[in-house]
Amino acid sequence: MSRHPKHLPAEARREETVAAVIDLAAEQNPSEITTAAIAKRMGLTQGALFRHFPNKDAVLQAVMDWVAARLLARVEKAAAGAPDVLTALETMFMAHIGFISEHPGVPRVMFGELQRAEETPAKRMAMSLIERYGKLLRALMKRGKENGELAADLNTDDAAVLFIGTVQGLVMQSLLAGDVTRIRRQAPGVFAVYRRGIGACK
Amino acid sequence: MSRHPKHLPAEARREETVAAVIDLAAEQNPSEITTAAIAKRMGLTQGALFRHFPNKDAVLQAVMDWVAARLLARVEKAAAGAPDVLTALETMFMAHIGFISEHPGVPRVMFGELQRAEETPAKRMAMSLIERYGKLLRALMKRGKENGELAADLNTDDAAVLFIGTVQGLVMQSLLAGDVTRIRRQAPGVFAVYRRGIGACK
DNA sequence: GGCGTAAGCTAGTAATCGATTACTTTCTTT
DNA sequence: AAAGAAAGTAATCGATTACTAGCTTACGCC
Repeated sequence: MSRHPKHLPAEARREETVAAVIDLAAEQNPSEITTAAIAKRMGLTQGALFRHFPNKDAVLQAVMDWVAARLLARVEKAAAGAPDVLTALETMFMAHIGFISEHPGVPRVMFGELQRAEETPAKRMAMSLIERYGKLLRALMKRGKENGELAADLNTDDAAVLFIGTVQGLVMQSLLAGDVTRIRRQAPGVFAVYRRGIGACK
Repeated sequence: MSRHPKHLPAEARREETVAAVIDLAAEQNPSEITTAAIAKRMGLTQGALFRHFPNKDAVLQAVMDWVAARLLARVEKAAAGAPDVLTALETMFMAHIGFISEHPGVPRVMFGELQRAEETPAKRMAMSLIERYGKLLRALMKRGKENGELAADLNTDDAAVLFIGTVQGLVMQSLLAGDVTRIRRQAPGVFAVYRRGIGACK
């Protein structure tokens, strides 16, 4: 077994491909990522990519699959280990922010996919991810209202939209500044404002 | 003077072009809008477009110019006519939402421009628009803090980021639902949550 | 009414994209 | 060790892109 095998098994290449796409998305418009660019980053020729994927959209599907599994696992785990709803939301938020600052290409791929006109499988996966995310948030907030942690008159639909918007606002800010580390630094402050928005007024 | 002149003056065509791009952006990924598609919507051939613009980026520049002028004028006017800071922020917000629901392609063009890797003039215009927008917000909020309308410990930078994120969250929600009218309906509720987040606790 | 120019059309260009083909190399398996 | 499958390369395909050249039409002006 050589230490640098020139032929890797399919599964390893698929993960490598996902990493390459997310990597590239951090630097350029996701919809302008070419199969040639992906292959180049992997040290392959463009044609070799199609040994592992039937077409380009299948690549994006694999990316969305990876993102959905990782992000949801991380966020759900963060929420599960919290003693109350408010800290659950906060650790969820920070887990999300942590994920994004580790993989700055992720929110861009997601948004790029949602902007698509055609209903590709990859787009549907992006939609279902956010839908599940929202469902998790609304369930959590419903509990918070019931035990008095959150404002009794809070609309959980609106609060969930704003939660996701809070993340989006930070992402947009980092796009403006061209500085990814800024997200992490500014996240606690921005969440504090959000937190007061949903919390019970004492 | 015929009622349907086949040759229009340059200035009229430029405005028509901007409208066509924003129109198309409401239906498809802005970065995938081709010069052929723009021309087709205007009832022209693709080549004719280049009688009015030296290249494609100049078209996008014209779009950004139009957006910046219209949006800022509307938002600033809304803020100016308000009796206090909190209602100024609210009318600003609703003016912004109104603008977006009239022109759903606008936030998509904006975000698409920000995602660009190359520092095109159009991207710089998008960046300066948001920067001016943020400056307006921070100045307004500083006043609000001073006269006790807003929480004394509020960080205006964070609050401004969240304001823009609030809009973004609504836009993303409309992308998910594929329903533009939803933005307008959900906007007041989402802003109410934001408002409590920045307001003084009574 | 004719003349110049602005604005349009047709028909191209080179470049780039995703995808395919024909062939070669490498790994696994018996 | 031979064979076959898996994974790679190089070259090329057709389609699409932004942009241009050459010619024609329509409009404003005197």
